[in-house]
Order: sequence, then structure tokens, then C-alpha cells
Amino acid sequence: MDNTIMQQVDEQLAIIRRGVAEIVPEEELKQKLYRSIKEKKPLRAKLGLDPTAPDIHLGHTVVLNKLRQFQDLGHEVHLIIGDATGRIGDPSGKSETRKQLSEEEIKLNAATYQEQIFKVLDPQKTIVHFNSKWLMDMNLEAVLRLAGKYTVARMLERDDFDNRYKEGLPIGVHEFLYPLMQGYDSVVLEADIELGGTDQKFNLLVGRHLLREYGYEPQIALMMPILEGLDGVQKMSKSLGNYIGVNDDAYEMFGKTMSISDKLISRYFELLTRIPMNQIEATQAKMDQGAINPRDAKISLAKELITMYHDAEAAEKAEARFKLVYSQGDIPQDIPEVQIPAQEVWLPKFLQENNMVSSSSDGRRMLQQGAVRVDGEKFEEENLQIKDGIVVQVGKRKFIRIRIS
RNA sequence: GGAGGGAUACCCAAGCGGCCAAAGGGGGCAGACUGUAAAUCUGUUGGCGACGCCUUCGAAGGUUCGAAUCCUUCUCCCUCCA
Repeated sequence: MDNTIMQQVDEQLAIIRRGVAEIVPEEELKQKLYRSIKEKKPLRAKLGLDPTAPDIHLGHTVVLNKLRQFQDLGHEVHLIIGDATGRIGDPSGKSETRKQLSEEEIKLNAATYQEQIFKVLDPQKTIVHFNSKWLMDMNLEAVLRLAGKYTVARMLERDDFDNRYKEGLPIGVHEFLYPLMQGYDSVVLEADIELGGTDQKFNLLVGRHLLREYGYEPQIALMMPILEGLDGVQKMSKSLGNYIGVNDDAYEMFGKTMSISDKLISRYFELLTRIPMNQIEATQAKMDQGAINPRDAKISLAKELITMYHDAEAAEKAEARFKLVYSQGDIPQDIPEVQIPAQEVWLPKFLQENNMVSSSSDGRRMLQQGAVRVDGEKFEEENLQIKDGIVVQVGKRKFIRIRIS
């Protein structure tokens, strides 16, 4: 063992370990790193993407950030767009069979996906593959050979299958093939390491198993934690509406970040930014002592995120606007406007038409609950005389400015 | 293939002839408090220019003055047996 190399291994490992949930097995990773440095041969790190949801949010970036670190350490990153697997739909965590996507949809999603992903990854150092290239050409014999590498009992060890099976929910036979296909991708690429969320553990381990079965060195499985959404409890997801999208505008990002739970601050710093760990820990310690207002920590988190996905100037602007609106209760400048004639409007309908409430009944409720303001003053009448430039507000964050047409 | 059980609003779950737009919880939204945080408290949570009307309890029919509730058929799911 060469000590200089060992030192480099430890340095790399320290970076790689940041934020990870689990590395299986870590000892093998060390060996691979050692060999990689010694032979100056980068490791092949793989991430499979299911092109079903074209909008990526910060939850997805947890694993992308990790990949980026691999790139920065000089390793090779292979991105697999699962256009073939997407035809099946990953059964992970699902209680029902997913719908299968058309070729068109997948192409479109894949393009959007890549564009967003390169906000985190270095496109120069990323190799993109479509797994239909090898999966769709497999003949029945090859598929059967692949299927023969795994057993039903082992498939059923998997939590989501197991639960579905126990609860008597249907499991399509084709769904058993999904982890095998994903694992086969690793075989084709001869992956050294595959990344994924903890929910991918089973799939990653199948890949490890298959590499061995096909006579290659098994891949390392590296799992990143699933990021909690804004509520701090449930995982960040689009369908739960508790997410920050990488395409969100700067102000939206700022607002959403400010609304996260305090206990999430350090976690977000750790998993979503490149701020050094010792600095994050120091900030946390100060918050615990009361030396720093958690609000201020959140402001710097928000600015950090905006700088990553937009730029520093946008971050400043977002902060300024935020302070104006919420800390001082003022009405922001750049709010949507509507042109209408000078007249009297019936607010429940008016609010609905401008998407500030979901129905006129809802609008009435808002009025009754004192949630409606006109030019900053609480307004409880149902009818409003339109004047040029007045601002109507519902709740804390919905504004509209009226212009006479 | 046979025998039972189930499907209720965003989710879970009561209701089993009128008092049911449908208990309760979760979630959401709004108000108070704040740091647009958390916790807490309060209100609200189908639609309609509305003290009334319209649509909703898996689907379609039927019984009844009146049905989420009873009957028939159908769809989907579960359990046991083969």
C-alpha cells in the first residue's frame, strides 16, 4: 500500500461520504478508489433516470450533486436515460402499476430533463446513454437468461413488492423485469458505482448481483437520503406540492426556502449546496446557542440556492423584495396586472377569474375570513369599485394590480 | 370455477330510509401569534350573484312521498375454498 495514494483515497472518501445515507460496501469503494488513483483510471459512476417527470426539483439534485462531486474528483459520469425502462415504469414505492409512456413523450421528457440536469452536472464530463439502445435489441433468449439470474423469492424481499403482495395488490410480471433491466444497464456499462436514493437500494443491489453473475466486478451501491420537502416531514415531490423546482424563478425559490422548517436548514445546506461542512456545523451550533437567528441562516441558504440556479444578482433582488413584502408588509412592485374598465365588480367572481381563489364560494369564504385586502387595508365588502392602480390581495402572497382599460 | 366481504368527499374513516352537502381524523386554505418557520389556538374546506337552488356516497336501473342507506344488474378490489 502506497501511503500517498491512501491519503488521496481518504480525501476523496471524505468528499464522497458527505451526506450519503449508505455505501454498500464501503470497503470495496476504497479499493476501487485506490486502484483508480494508482492506475490513473477514473471510476465509472452511473445514474439511471426515469424520463417520466420532466420537471426536476431540489430533491432530485441531491444525487446529482453527488455525481457532480465525482466529476470534480475526475471520475466518469454515465447518465442513463431510461427510455426503455420508462416504457415499464419503475415499481419502486408504487402501489399500482405505472402507465407506460409513448416514445414521443419520452423523447420530449428526456430533452427537458437533460437541460435541467446540466444546471448541476458538467456537460463536458457527462456521458449520456439511452438504454433502449441495448435493451430493445435483446432477444427472448437473452431476456430469459437475464430473468434466470434472479429468483421470485428474492424479488419479494423487496419492500414495495412485498407490501403489495401481502396486501393483495396486483404486481405485473413485467414489473419484476424492471430491476433486472436497470441492473443490466450496469452490466453493459461495467459500472463501478451506481448512485440513487435510498428507495433505489433494491435496484442498486440487483445491479451489483448481476454484474457478478455476468462475470464482472460488482458495482458499489451509493444511496443518498430522500430529501424532505418544505413541510419537513414528507419527501419532496411535485405531487405533494412541497418542492422547490430548479426552474422556479428566483423569488419563488426565496420564498419557498424561507418557509422550510428550522430543523431542515443544515440538512439543506449539506445536501444541496457546496458550503463546507465545518461551516455548516458552525452555523448550526450558533443557531442552537441562539447566536444566529435561524431566519438569517435561511436567508443565506436561499441566496446560496438562487446563486446556484440563477445568479448572485437575482439572489440579491429576491432578498430585497422578500424583505420589503414580508418584513415590512409592503406590496411588491412587480405583481401581475389586469386591465378592466372602471366599474363595480363582485369580488368572489373577480377573484376567481383572476385565479386568486378556486371558486366564487371560495372567494366568499376568503372575504368572510378577512383574507382579502385592497391597497393593504382589510376589505370585507363583496363589491369593489374599480379604480386605477389599486392592488387586491388574497392571503399573504397573492396580489394583483388593477389598471383601467 | 364456488362461497363470503368491500367500494363514501383530496386521503383515512363513520353513517345503513327522512334531522345528510354527509360525524371524526389527516391534509389544504385563511385568521391570530411570529422569523411568511415550527408549535399552538380559531375559522373554513362541492358548486351557484346564494337564508334558496343544483350536483355528489363505484356505474346503471328500480322500490318509496323521500335513498349514501332497501332491491336488481354491472364494474373493480379483498378473503377463504378449488
